[in-house]
Amino acid sequence: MDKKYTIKDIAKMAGVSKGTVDRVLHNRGKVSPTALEKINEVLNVINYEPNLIARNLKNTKIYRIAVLLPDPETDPYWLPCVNGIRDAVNEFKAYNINIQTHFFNPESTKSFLESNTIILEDQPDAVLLAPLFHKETLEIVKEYNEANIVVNTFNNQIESEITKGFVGQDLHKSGRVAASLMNLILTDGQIAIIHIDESVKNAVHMQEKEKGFRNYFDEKNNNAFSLTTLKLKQHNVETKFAVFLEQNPNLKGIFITTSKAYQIASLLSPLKDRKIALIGYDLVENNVNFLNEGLVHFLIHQNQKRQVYLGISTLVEHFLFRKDIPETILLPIDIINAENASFYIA
Amino acid sequence: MDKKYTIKDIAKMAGVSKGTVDRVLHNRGKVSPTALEKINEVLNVINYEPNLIARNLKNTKIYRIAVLLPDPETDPYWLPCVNGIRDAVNEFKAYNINIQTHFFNPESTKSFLESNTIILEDQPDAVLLAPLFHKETLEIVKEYNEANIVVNTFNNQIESEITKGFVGQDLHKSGRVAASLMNLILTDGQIAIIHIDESVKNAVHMQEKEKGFRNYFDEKNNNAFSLTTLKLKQHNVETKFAVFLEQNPNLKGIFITTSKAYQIASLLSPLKDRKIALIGYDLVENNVNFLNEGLVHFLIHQNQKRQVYLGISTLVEHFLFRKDIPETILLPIDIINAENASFYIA
DNA sequence: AATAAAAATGTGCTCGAACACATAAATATT
DNA sequence: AATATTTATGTGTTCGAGCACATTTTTATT
Repeated sequence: MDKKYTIKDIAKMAGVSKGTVDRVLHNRGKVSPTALEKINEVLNVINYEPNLIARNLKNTKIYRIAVLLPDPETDPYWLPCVNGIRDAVNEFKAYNINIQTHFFNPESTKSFLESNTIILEDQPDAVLLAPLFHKETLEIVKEYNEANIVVNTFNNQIESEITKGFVGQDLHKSGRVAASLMNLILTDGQIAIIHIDESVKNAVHMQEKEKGFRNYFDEKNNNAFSLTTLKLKQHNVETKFAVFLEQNPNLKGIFITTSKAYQIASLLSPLKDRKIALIGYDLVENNVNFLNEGLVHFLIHQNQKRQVYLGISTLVEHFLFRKDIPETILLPIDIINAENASFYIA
Repeated sequence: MDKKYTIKDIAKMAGVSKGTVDRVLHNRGKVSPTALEKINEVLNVINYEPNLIARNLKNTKIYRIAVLLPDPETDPYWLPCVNGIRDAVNEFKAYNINIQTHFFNPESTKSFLESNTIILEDQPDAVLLAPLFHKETLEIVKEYNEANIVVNTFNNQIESEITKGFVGQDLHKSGRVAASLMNLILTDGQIAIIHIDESVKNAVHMQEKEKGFRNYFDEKNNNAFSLTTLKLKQHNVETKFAVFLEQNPNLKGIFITTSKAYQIASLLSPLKDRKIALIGYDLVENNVNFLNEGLVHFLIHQNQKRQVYLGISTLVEHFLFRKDIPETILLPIDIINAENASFYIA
């Protein structure tokens, strides 16, 4: 029923040589109308699917994929990505796939641009990047397109038709998820939305989460809650947050839009008298520790590891199996507490 | 650095023919100690990894895998598995893999045994099964082993050394996860653990969940809660549960250990005055509807789809790439509420 | 009609592993 | 020493797609 036909089979059935079948399948070279029709007739009857194994055996071309992401040494958020890359390398090492990892400094647009220049010079077949900087990304993606280098992105969604593929999360909805959990823990009181970040680079990221978070409470139309936004930088968290805490004695919950929940948790740790619900992002080690201690109630898992893995594997399948690169792959918004955390840690 | 060596390369380096290298690699045929040493010397220096593409090209053997699971028509819990099988079929259709699906009636051990007999007669290379019935499974696995058919299991863990592989969830921990969520919603009162099932087939399954659930509260040592267990069958849910509700006016939460939370939810739906927290299992349509209505607070996702997919793919990789079948693969315990459910529905 | 040019079609080799088979070298047997 | 037998080693073919090149057929040109 679903017998596998080969080019030779088709040739025999159509009464021509495999060379002619090959020309029809790839519409190269010239074929007489008579032969074309005969072959098409056969192709209409059977369901020919080329043997990808054979194709890739002959194919001596080595596809080179560059992955560009922030240095995990600077921000451990990116650490799981390295494992995702490792997995992809392992999975595809049987094929002619070469994967090269590049790191940039997430606090420097210059570093981002420099890394991209290096990649451009290296002329890979494709690049998967975490486009932290919006304007710069548009520039370099244009260059990649001109150099015929396929671009795929992850983690940060760029609103532009210039990029084709994206793997990541729906940030707005993840904010809503956080809100729904907060709404479950608390019945009333003040909730702070805290952005902790060095630069404006994550601005869009954090804003989307905040919007989603607020949107949930707006819909509920529950005026038992009041929401406040607080923007902090890593170096001033301690001082500024202490002041904020003092000035807001009714504070009951905190939603931290970056992976820095542990910074807040460590400040709340000594204040045993204040019971504040904490919800943050990402299973970085410090966060998980506070999760287990009970100071952080929930973490939302962004699954960076899988983001990178999927980003790479769609590229590989594009080259190897000629599949299209999906426009957007949205990963589930995983809810993590102390009880199920261990299963998500890579 | 990580150049790919072929058998021919090794032969040249060792000064022998590729035939001899082949004999050493597969330790077949006879090889002189001199040749063996020369080849081993080369193999110690380089890192030879056979080209799996080439290997599988020549390999004309078609590996046949049978998948046996309960009929989704009888219990929609199993519906996502069909999609998992579809995904696997698609992914591996390039290779010589043939996957056959078989359904049995989950309420009949006879049906289970009959299906297995059919599969045994069909002589596939491997079988992936949902071993609902413990005793019967041990019997038929023995027969599979004798017939040299590789066995992998999913969903229900069989405590026996007779089976090698299992893909599923840690049920005890999933009970704990449910408890931790319940503990978040409620501060005190009575909690019911309800088992809804036709037969004893799921007994172990449900018990493990209950144990985990109770274990969490035991550890907390919080005597604000009291836990009760209630066993129901699908046809008597309505009558028995109504009685139970009346007799337990202080009931604040219900943990349903099967995918039948919707049955309880539909009975609670008209009782607007009683606010009861509901936590259940599985994203079957009815459950999700009540989740969205707010009657079910959380569902724990057992990800049957991925269970089957992984169960198949480990078998495929076993045949194609000679990888070992992992003894146990435990999938994450996904916490689902109304906000993130859509991302998990296949 | 003969030759040149263009178009159509067929043939043969490659990729790397695997294995059957052929040949060669090393022992054993008379 | 000559032949038989065992053991070791090498050669050649296969899998299916893809593409270069050779060959044949058709059409154009003198």
